[in-house]
Amino acid sequence: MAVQKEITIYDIAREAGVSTATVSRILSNTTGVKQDKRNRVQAIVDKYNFKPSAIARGLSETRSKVIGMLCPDVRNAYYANIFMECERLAFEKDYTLVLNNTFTRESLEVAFIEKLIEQRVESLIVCGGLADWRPLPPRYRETLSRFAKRIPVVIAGKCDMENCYQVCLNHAEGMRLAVKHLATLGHKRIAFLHGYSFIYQTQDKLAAFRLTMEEENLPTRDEYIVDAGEFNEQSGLMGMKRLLSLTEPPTAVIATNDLMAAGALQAILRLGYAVPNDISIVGFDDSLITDLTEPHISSVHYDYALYGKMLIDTALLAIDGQECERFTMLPTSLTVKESCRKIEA
Amino acid sequence: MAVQKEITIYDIAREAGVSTATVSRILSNTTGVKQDKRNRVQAIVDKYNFKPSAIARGLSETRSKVIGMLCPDVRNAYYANIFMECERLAFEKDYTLVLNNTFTRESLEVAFIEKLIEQRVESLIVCGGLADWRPLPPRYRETLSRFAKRIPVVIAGKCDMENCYQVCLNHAEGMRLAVKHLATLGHKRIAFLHGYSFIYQTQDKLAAFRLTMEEENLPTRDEYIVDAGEFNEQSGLMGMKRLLSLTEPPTAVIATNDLMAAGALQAILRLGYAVPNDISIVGFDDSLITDLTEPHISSVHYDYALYGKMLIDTALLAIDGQECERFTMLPTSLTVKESCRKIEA
DNA sequence: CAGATATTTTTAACCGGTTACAAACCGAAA
DNA sequence: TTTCGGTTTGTAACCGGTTAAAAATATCTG
Repeated sequence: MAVQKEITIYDIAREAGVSTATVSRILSNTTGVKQDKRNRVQAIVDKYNFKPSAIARGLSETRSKVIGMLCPDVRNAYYANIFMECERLAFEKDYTLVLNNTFTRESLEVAFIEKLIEQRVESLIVCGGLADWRPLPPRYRETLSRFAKRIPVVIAGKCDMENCYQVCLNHAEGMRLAVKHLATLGHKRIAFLHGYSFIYQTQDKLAAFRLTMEEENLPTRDEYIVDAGEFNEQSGLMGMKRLLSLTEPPTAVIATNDLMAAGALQAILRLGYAVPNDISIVGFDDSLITDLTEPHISSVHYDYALYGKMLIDTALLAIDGQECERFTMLPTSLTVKESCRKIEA
Repeated sequence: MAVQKEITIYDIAREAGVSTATVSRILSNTTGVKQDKRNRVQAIVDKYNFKPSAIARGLSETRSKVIGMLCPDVRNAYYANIFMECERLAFEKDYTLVLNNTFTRESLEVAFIEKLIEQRVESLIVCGGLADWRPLPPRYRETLSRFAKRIPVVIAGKCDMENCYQVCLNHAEGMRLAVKHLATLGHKRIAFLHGYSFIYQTQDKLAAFRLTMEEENLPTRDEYIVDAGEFNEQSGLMGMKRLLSLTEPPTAVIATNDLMAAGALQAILRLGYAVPNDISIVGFDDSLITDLTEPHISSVHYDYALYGKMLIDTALLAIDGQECERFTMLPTSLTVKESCRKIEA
């Protein structure tokens, strides 16, 4: 059954004694309609609370006014932030944003893309997932590339696909800020607790870590660079335990995201050490959770509002066929909280 | 410009030398098409990677295959959980779920509903926001009610609108489990740190708190019931400070959600007390954050997978015009972690 | 093999809007 | 009054699918 019979523009036109063209013009606020007709029609529209079908409009204009978005899992605060900003901005521009959770499963990513093609989305924003992998899985690359030839694909990240737009955060800068912050506080034994190394952020952060350590004349010890695997607090906890079991543990740890930082914090506390007194911690993402732990965790901060704006602006410009930046790098900053302490020489 | 000219079913039909009806039948897997034609057409479909327009299909079938969803803010893990489950299930049933963040602003809630009407969504799932308020804001009530007459509206919560479907969690049961758990551990001075009292969950939880305390022969002290306002960790922190400043502070605190529980935990630690040694804590939601704090927080648990399934099942049944439960109450349980301790008499 | 029946295919209307183009209208100038 | 240009309105085609009904074709009977 679904829906009771909806009222259409024909019904409105008949009752107002005008043509559908006139009603259509009034609804879409085109000029060149006499005021009296406009009033008469509007009254009937209001009376029935008529809302024109976006589907019919979409068909006749051959455009959906929909933007698709893929992310691995919106329960992750990072993606929730991006989606929230984009959804808000899209709505302001009269677009609808459709979000799909891919769980980084190739079959799902591909299936969603195919469904979005059917929906005739006007652009696709891809956040994380397989697009972050290096190298890109071939079938995924092929699907995305084929899609990018038809409509603008905006990657929230870095990814070697020449026909996509890219907006990414300056993770290297964030890492640089984190290392310098700790170096300034007198830390020399600094560790980096990272996630999967086949993710581009990991590679960028790691390179920046090594580089900045060198700039600061600090030794980069191999045992201080820990691949903890997944990006969750369990990994952070395990990785930190490994670091604490070293004969000479680090005095400061940079974790690749806040979840791992929180896990590291737990490991430290459980083994009887204190933060920041014994060990300092810096995270990445500056998400809500940095304020839930005791102490609060200093973290590399992103301007999500700006991130969302760049993603949506890029998508809309590209949809419009206008020239726009193919690669944008957004600045990061460091939010200093309570998890780092100056240490004596 | 937008999109390059898309291929249509006419193009396929012409190239295959058949009518569009035949192509349509093949695409929608209807029986009654000869195998040879089926192969021939399928080959051409594959060759061009043709995907039929969901918009055109939607118009001709007068159904959108879209379900709308409203929530205050998907950055809140509770809503992210629900959305994730629903999105997954909707996709399995070949529906698209469109999520809008309303920030509990009346103007936005109404604007989104109107937009969803234009999109001809087949059902609307409302999570929290104004729908949780008691009493319902009149204009909101009116908008929602009008909408509910056209298409099924499913409220994730409790709400006195006779023409809506409702799926809600048994918060009273959760509260009961929390109080009994603490009572069994020997606690007599139990506090309840809650959020806005014009929200139905608050009222349900409060009533259950009083009732269970009475059943356990424990006194409910007015100063142990704290209205902390918003549902965030700041409120939890402030509310807990107030409790700790009493001449006889409670030995256990139940917080209305995990964020507030985490805030309360911070307040306790900052004032030099220990959890669970001095004070026990129970939260609600059993979200990720209960595992990020030290100690992990015991919390009332919801089965989000079941919650999502009930919401989507209800929506789909109602869309189908089938008889289905107008009011479903889902069980809750208590996940015991590390934040509660037995106290000596 | 004719005639009846079952299966496959095509034709054409329909879904509900938009918009190019034609027609009607209106006031001003000739 | 006629003519002209500009404004307002209507007609009808179109967007890209689905599907009822008609037509064509295949299969079965006696």
